[in-house]
Amino acid sequence: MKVRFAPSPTGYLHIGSARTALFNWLYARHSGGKFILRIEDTDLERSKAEFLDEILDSLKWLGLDWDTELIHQSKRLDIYRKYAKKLLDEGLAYEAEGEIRSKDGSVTKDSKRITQKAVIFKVQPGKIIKINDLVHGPIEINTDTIKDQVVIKSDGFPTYNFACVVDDAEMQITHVIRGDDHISNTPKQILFYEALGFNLPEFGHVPLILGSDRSRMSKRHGATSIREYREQGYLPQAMVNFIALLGWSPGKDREVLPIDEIIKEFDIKNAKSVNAVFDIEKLNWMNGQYINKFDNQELLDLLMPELKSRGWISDQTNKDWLLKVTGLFKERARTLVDFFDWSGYVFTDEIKYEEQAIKKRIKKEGVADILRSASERLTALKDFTAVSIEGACRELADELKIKAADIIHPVRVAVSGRMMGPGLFELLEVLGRDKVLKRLEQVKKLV
RNA sequence: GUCCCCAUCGUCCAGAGGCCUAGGACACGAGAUUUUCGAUCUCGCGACCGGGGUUCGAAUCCCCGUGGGGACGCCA
Repeated sequence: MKVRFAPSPTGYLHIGSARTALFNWLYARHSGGKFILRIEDTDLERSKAEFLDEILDSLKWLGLDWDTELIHQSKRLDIYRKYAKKLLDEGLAYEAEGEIRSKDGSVTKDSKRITQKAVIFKVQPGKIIKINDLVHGPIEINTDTIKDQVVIKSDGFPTYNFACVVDDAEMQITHVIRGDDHISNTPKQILFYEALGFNLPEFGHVPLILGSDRSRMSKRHGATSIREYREQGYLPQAMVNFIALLGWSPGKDREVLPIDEIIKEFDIKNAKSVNAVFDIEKLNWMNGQYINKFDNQELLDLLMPELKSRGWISDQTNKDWLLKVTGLFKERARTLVDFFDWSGYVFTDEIKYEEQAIKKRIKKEGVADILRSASERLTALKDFTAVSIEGACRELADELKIKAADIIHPVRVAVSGRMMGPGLFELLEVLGRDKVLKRLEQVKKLV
């Protein structure tokens, strides 16, 4: 059993391609087969080394490891030409004057790229091609609807369909799993398999991932590349779990499950045949689930590089303290970026006071007095721990005959500038007495 | 236009003829927690596209319609 993922390095790894890669990988890991990576770089103009690096990085980040060295189609031109010649010799193909087509459809004949006549495969009309698709079941196509197929372009490079067939056959790929958008390529490829005398692999076409308006997911729907999600603070584990659930299900209403479990349960035959809309809200939830599952140390390890590069911490920063901070924000964060957006005031003294927060919690009758009293109590405290802070606050509330919340809310705004955040007593402990007192003093200017 | 694929809550999935007065999750709404909420807990809202068959019985099988998507490059 051998499958492959065959990206062309003409762009970043799209979320849809990532899912195709994942399904191939899962199927291979599930059945103990091989997962091959083949680079389809036969488009001279658009293929770029930087894109290849990007794709490889994304695959590694997702944890999709491949089993052999990379295969580059651009290094196998002789092989494709050999098979093209065979078609020519057997009278199954003919040659045609060179031409180059641009994207807009216009034809140019005088291009430097034209190095030879194109080789074109003759399609016999009136034949029915039958596919027994792993996910769709039987599909039939009449060759009347298929035009003659270019095999070798005028620049000497093979076309996608031809190179794909030659490689899949030579590499003995047993299962070709790819996106639904390739269904119409499959009968063309089968014609090549037959003409070249190759054995047919199994085909499985997985549905597409759609944007919220049900059209193919593209930039206007938001982030489409794996890299972007990585940058936005999503975890690879969550990403893989979420993508796997787009068009497949482990059954028994299970959703959040470790990769081992997914591998164990995965079967391409259980993939759905219907397109799936990508729902960022659910991804957010899933990512939050994974963030919460990490213990503070694991999460801190992920946060560390960014904390350092922001200059928020140094090598001298106390580890236990960092662990506490991490734990404080973990529960609410849905992405790693949330953590940075929400915790800045813990690491620096720059506080962005939210207008609403000041209006609602600070510029109120009596707040100045409450803050002053709170400040006194906190100054007098022997230990500055969450427990003792809570005790002092509640005691003060009793004495002033107000609710504890009337102290808690303004203090939270005073130290963080925000209405929402971690539990106040733990937060104050983590901030430390000096910072807390300073900020209580500082906020008076805003009253 | 031609060909192909698809059709269960707003979204993702469960459902392989009786287990379905259709189940779970996200989102949404309400309540709780009186230390906030973007956290947590509880409850609620909400779907088998339409029409014909087949069958004792259909979300499940067949046909037609409708709707959505994809492909029709010397791109991959």
